[in-house]
Amino acid sequence: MRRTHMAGELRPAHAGQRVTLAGWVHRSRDHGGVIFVDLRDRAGIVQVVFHPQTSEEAFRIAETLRAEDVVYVTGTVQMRPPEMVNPKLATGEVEVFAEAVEVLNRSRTPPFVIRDEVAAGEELRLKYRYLDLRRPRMQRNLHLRHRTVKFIRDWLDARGFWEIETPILIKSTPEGARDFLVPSRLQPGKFYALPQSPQQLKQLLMVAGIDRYFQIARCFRDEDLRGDRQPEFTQLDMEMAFVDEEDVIGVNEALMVDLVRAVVPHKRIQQVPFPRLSYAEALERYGSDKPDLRFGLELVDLGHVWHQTDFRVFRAVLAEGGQVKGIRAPGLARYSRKQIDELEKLVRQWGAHGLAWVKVQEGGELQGSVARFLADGARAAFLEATQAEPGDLVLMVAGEGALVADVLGRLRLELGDRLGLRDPDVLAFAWIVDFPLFEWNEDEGRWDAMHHPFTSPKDEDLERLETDPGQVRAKAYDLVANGWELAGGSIRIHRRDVQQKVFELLNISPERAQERFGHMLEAFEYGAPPHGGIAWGLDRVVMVFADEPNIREVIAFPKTASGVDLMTGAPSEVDPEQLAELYIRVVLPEEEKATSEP
RNA sequence: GGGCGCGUGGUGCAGCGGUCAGCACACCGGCCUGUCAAGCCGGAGGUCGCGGGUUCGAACCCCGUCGCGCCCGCCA
Repeated sequence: MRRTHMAGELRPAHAGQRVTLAGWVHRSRDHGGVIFVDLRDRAGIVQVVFHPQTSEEAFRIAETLRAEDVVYVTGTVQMRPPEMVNPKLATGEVEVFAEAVEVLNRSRTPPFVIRDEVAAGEELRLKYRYLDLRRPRMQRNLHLRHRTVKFIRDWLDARGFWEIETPILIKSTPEGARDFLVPSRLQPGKFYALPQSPQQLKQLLMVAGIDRYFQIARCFRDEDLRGDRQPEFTQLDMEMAFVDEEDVIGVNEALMVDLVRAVVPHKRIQQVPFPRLSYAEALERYGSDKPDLRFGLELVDLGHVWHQTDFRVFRAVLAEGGQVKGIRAPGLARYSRKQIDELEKLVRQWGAHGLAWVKVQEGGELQGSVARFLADGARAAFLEATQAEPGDLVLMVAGEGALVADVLGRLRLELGDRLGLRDPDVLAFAWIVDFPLFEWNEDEGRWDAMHHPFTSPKDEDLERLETDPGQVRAKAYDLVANGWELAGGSIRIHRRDVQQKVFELLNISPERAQERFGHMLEAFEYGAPPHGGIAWGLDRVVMVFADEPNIREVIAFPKTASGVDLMTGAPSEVDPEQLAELYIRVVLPEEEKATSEP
């Protein structure tokens, strides 16, 4: 290889050395008598100086260089004069005086300029993803992701975990998310499914005596996309035998702490050991099961306050068993009517009927949409409950409990943003525990598994399976940070009688259980050890580490919100012969047929 | 499936019923020996996403449609 150094690695220590660099022309500045070319490679950017006195030939070639041309440059590293140091570049103290340059490949003018500050639209970036990925920020993200995965592998290896690959073509078990299906040519009319996660397989590995397993596992879910959801994504999947909740939590907390210190040392973990919140407490205090604990602004129950007022709207909600809760926004009494209307528009979008507000004026006087109802005792109770002080704004929402929590939880994040309380350099991890095992499915009139059907109930709640399923708590835990759910897992059921009872409650008949999970149930009859595990949403973890607003920024080739890969054009139609081999016929709805031709 | 926003030279935006559709950057040519978002001079480049409608007249208003983003539903 002719390259001797990476462009971005050159430092004063290299001064005087003759180096050969390889990379892309980032930018060039032609001054007529001297030409500066910023040469970019994976490691960074260095300034190359073309001077006719150094090499007439190289100078002539440099005159023709354009952005993104690929070149070899040979020259001597020299210290820059002090007044010409560029503090914006890591290599800014040196420059390379070019003695020879070879053009390896010319580039067409790229559709957008390759640099971090550029405001190219995401659509264009995704179409030319290979150019987008040349941007230093994107390379930083991919490198961060690499270092994260590498650290995890080494860390788990050192603690006796084996990395085991599980199949991508598996059996469809239509619980939970919609499966991606793959037709079988050898078994006409039958289909594989792509794994939503290696859940069942890792449990079977525990039955197999593997004891400690992990995998950086690609997972697939055919559901609509979001900023934090792609149809294919990556989990750090983990399972351990002979463990309880504390064991899994302990290993993962230690891994996360070490990982943060290794790959994002500039970030401060707010609290170690990670605080733990019950699911109920999280919803109660933060209106979310993945609260952002970097700031307070906790939800306050104001039912008892409004109960003693004449405000019919809130009293009616309370009479129907609903809630009235509020958030104290410190200092926001300065908000104009327009700004509050803006917030009201948001909460309506989230499903609230309206937003009530009260400002505490400097004199202690209350002002606002519902202030006139807060007299005497109610006024005192309001101030006592909210702890509101002059200059504060209290925002309130009334309605059904879950809705109030959800709306105020979102409003809390909005206020956190507006008040600048979400410091990106702080990681506020927390474990959310004591999840309900089931949640009531209104539409189907039955219980659904909140986590998945193999999640173990808490030992002390076993009796309630018969009497009060809604009160049964699960041996389940989520790891959250800064408002994101980063991981979730549970201890699994290993007792046949308990599993049977759970299937009963989930309205899964023995026949259906046999059909769907027969292999699991049978396996559990051959000496299944107690076991449990967890899965990290690796894309989200890296996204948070990288301070990116969505996981597309930490995935090399992501898909758009409609599941399209703009670079390759996937998904696409296929040859009729391919379909015929698979015994598949495409039947489009009538209206789509009419417009399907481009 | 539903709601909201956006779509205008290569890129990012302005224009939101009436001269020839502007600006910045990029691009092309010229000048220039210390720039690093180089500078100066000159130039080229647009059927305003697509289709239909309203109007004397549409980038602009209306309807439909496509694409992208955000949100709801969905995501055990």
